[in-house]
Amino acid sequence: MTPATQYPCDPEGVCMRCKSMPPPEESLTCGTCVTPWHVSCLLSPPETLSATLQWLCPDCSGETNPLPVSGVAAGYGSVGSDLVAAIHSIEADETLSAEEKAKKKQQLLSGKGVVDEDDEEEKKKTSKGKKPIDVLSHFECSFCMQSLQKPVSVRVLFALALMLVWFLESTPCGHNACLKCFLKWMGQGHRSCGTCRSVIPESMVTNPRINLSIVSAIRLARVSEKADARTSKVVHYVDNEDRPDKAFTTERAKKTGNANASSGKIFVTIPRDHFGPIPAENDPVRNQGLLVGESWKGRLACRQWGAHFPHVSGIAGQASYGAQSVVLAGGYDDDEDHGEWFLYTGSGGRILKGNKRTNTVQAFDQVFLNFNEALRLSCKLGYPVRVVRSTKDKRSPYAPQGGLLRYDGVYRIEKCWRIVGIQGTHKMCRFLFVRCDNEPAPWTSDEHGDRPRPLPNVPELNMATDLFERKESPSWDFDEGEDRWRWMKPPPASKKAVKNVLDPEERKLLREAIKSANPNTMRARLLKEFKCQICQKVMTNPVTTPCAHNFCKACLESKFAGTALVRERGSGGRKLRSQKSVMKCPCCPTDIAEFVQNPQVNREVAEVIEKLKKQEEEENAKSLDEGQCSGTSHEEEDDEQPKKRIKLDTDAEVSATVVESDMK
DNA sequence: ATAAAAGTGGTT
DNA sequence: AACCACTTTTAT
Repeated sequence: MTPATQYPCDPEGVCMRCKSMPPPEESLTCGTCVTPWHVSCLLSPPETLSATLQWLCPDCSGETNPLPVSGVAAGYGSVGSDLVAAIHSIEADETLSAEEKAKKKQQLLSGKGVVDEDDEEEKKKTSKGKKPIDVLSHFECSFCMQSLQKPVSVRVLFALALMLVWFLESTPCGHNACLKCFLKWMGQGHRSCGTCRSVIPESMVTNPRINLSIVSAIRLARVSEKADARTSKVVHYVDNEDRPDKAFTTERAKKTGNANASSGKIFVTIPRDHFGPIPAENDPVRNQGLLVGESWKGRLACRQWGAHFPHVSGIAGQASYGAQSVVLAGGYDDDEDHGEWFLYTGSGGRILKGNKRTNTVQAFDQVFLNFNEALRLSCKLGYPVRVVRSTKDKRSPYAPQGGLLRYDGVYRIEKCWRIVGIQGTHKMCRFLFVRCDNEPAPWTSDEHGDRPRPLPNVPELNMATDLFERKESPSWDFDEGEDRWRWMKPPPASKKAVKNVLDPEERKLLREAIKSANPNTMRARLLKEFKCQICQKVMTNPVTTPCAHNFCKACLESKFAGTALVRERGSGGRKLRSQKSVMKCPCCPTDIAEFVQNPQVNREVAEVIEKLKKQEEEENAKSLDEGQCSGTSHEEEDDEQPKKRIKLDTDAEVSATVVESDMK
């Protein structure tokens, strides 16, 4: 079918075509994707020296692209999350023993039940008698063909015709690439997927983000290969969206956008000026400490779990003491994020008088005072600085997606200096952060944390003024013997009291709430699996469309109320042929007009919901026995309610939902 | 006491 | 997407 007999070298450096390990002089590395190839196995090896220097591999040059354009199918883009979901369901199955779970995971990961389309490549490999398909081969970079490093899922444009109007939408084309390979490809001016040639939208070019589902899947797969007990950590990392982080946001706060002003109690028992990781003993609610990869919906929750205390400022610190944490939220254009290291910009230099919080114009030079001096001090003493990344950072591929803030571990500030910023008018304080955490970063599939790494090359240092580098030995450093980062000098003694923390009763309530929000509980399954996609509540009289989407019967009917199946098309007295109305499924482009005429309740789904609700009621009754539930009597009048009233959203929502859907 | 701070939800 | 009103926490 195609003359596709060219293969690169595998990760071990063995040519996948001739199966030999080419000597260095016969190995040629692609200028785009840095994959090594065996020269004598190439169909058209470069002929001149300059051609050799700028050589692009067959995949990157696109000369002999063996893969047909496969149209737009939901491909690998969704594999990551599907696979993770499948792994979780195995984990959650209590009827299985540990070994059975491991076995099931192995089966799953060996390629069965994981998309079959797009697998020309796989077929070729197997037919050639190459290694059996394992999960990692599903996660190869489409440029370098090696295990994905910092995977990005390529999105491409496709045209969608709805009601005679064409929409340009973007969708994963099913091809994943290492961030590095993708950026190189883009840097060469390409604007199409290297594999399927579909056009890549500008948003993908300017803002590629690492696909954390794939990272999780790779990590889970590795864990599962070892069949050891590290899964819980990884699972936490995947599912932390389900925690009731907003538990302490008051109704009043939510109403008027005052959330930042209503920051509640702190869940961890560390002082505000605590440096470095937060250990389990300071986390009486969960007893696990602050974990790398945890994420929150807002600065409030981020503050409550101790990652970063100020809820507006990007820097936490004191000029005479040091800086404890920073947030990367793209507030300053000069920031430059490379994941394991980044260049951070100081604060200040802007006129923010009155309420001009949105002013981004630099009006004067930044100086090493206040927060900037705090950062410089942390640099001087080599303190660990907690780093939080926000979705708001639109330029960083490492930023989390979905309006979140994520704790990424501790970094050290190795150097700081000043240089005129991007706006070209005033000097900015600059800080070189390098990661030094014992846990792997959220975007790597590594199992281990950081090892000391050489400082990156920072070109702008040539033009820098006021350069400051640490002279003394760092307080937080890598212990070769213990193979981990630790305090080499005692951490600075806190100057502040631990305050505004939960009392024991509140802790208990929160612990309960977290337990309830655990994705394996009935409650969470109710919420997740049986939510009506229109009213977002657990379904009442569930109906399932031909396109397999679920809604409350009433919600669906009211959506199309007043739309007749057949429309008369008439002008004046003349009658034209009547036309069928198109009724688009609220979740997909499928026309469900016929279905809507007489939707039948899905009895099976309804029964499952009934069962789950009953179980949940029993659970609730039990927990009511154990401890007095806080008055979750909603309906507070919005004028004079106590400012810091505690409200457990999750509980309130769930019980309200159940009551409603209980009605016939 | 004062002003800065990489926020938040709602509205143009 | 830009603006706005509403606010708290923090450092000094």
